[in-house]
Amino acid sequence: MNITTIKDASNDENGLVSMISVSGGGGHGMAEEVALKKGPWTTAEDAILVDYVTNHGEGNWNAVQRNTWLARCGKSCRLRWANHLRPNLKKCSFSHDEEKLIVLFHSKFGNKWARMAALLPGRTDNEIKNYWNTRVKRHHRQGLPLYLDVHDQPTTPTTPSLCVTPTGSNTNTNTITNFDFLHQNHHHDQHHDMFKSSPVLYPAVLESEHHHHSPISPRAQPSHRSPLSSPPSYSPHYFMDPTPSNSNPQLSSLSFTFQKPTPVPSTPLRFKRYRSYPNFSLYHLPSITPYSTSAPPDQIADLDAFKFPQPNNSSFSPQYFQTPVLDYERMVSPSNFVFSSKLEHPSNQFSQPQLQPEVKHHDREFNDPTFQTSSGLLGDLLFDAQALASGQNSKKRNYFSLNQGNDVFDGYQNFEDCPLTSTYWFSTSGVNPKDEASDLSKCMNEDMSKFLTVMPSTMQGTDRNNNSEAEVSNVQSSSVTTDDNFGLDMKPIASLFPLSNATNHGENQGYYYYWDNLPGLC
DNA sequence: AAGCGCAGCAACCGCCACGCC
DNA sequence: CGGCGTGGCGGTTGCTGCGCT
Repeated sequence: MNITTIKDASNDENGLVSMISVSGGGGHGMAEEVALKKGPWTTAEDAILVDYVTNHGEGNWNAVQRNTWLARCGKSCRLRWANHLRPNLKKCSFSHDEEKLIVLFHSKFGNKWARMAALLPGRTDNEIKNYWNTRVKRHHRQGLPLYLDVHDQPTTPTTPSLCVTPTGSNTNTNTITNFDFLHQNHHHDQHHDMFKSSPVLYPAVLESEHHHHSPISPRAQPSHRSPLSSPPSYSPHYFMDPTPSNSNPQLSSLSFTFQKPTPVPSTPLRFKRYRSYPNFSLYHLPSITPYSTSAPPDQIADLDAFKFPQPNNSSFSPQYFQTPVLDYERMVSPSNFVFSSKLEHPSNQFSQPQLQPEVKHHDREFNDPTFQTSSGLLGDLLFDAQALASGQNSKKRNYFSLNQGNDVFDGYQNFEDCPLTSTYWFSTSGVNPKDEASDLSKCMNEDMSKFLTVMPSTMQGTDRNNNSEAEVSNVQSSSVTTDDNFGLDMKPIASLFPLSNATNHGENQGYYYYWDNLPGLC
């Protein structure tokens, strides 16, 4: 059937009517004129669509037009249903927490609105997209970085860290995470990301090496309609700004508790285009990256686009990399250090979440690397990784000490000193711990494993001294991402989940770390 | 009061993945 | 295996309301 728009004309309502020629598949030249309405939906149309979907279920959207008098194309029906009529849609503005999550997700997924929507119950990809686009415009106009605040000076933490603190409080609430976006300092990353994540360019920001704070003009102040408009606490500008917030516990961390969405059989989450993320759910945070020693060669054959230069004298060794097994086409090869060339366009802008407990930040400054790259996102990754490899880094880096109760977990290098509660595991020994943890790995979900796909290059660091190796060990590492820019720093993550001596299989023999006993997992 | 800019939102469009034949 | 229909996704556009000048 061929549908050809013949004309558009204003109809007697708000929308337009597209007169289309619908040619039958028989090719007999029979053509019936069907006027498909465009523009805003009326309540009557909504009622028809709701009734139809109620009786027939979702899908087969073109049948709606055929079986009702609704003069809307299938796409329009689907969109209307998905964005406005389906059950469990939230109609309210984004909450502060949701906004933060969107920022986080965008830093990880890029413009994958549907995936974000899948993680934000009751939200649609369209509204997330709209929110983000508005944010982009606003930040562009104000000269603010998308992920970082212009206040974010080198004295602020650079350490990406994930705090996943299950805090489920009742049986109907699963948990999740404490994401803290405040502690980011990937300036050049942010620039890359801004260019990658949006067609809009940001010359003003790029030109600003110092990220001067751009006062928001009265006119630029969000209107009352904006969910971002209630300064200061409700402004992304504010919450992304760690400088003042450090004195404000409410802004220095954030705990999210999510209502587990009620399954809607008729509206399954679909990941048609992202089948490698079929089960990603925050409710599963954190889960773990299983170990794999290798991937089928044919699966990694096309990953040669970005090979990592490996310094010979570095403690940085491929053996410290382990590979998530679940998605071979999105991996860091442990054998040849190959990064997938299928990076999605945004973001090495790691707006890293952080742990809920109080986190103190300290600066560490490192030397300048010589490694340069022009590849933007990947360049950042390589840049960071190279810096790690060489023990150098031009950026100011930070580490943190974590106060959790009476315990203080200081830095990243003392895993074995931390009291163990449970687990992340990996190996630097070549011994495949996968089998040992097969049960555990069953609980892992793929996406979170991506979150935890990292460069544990410094985890050899049992050295607490200030020699060069220790220095490397203290570098927070770069977040190396695979395809989906899921890359978190292992050390901060691991630091946040103290480990056991029992899991230390000895220096140079690898460590197996475990997170377990975390409520709400698996 | 009018014009303008902005934010928010809804909807459309093109591309493309997928399943079926 | 290729064509076709369907539906999902991301990019984009247009409309509306509000606040400011």
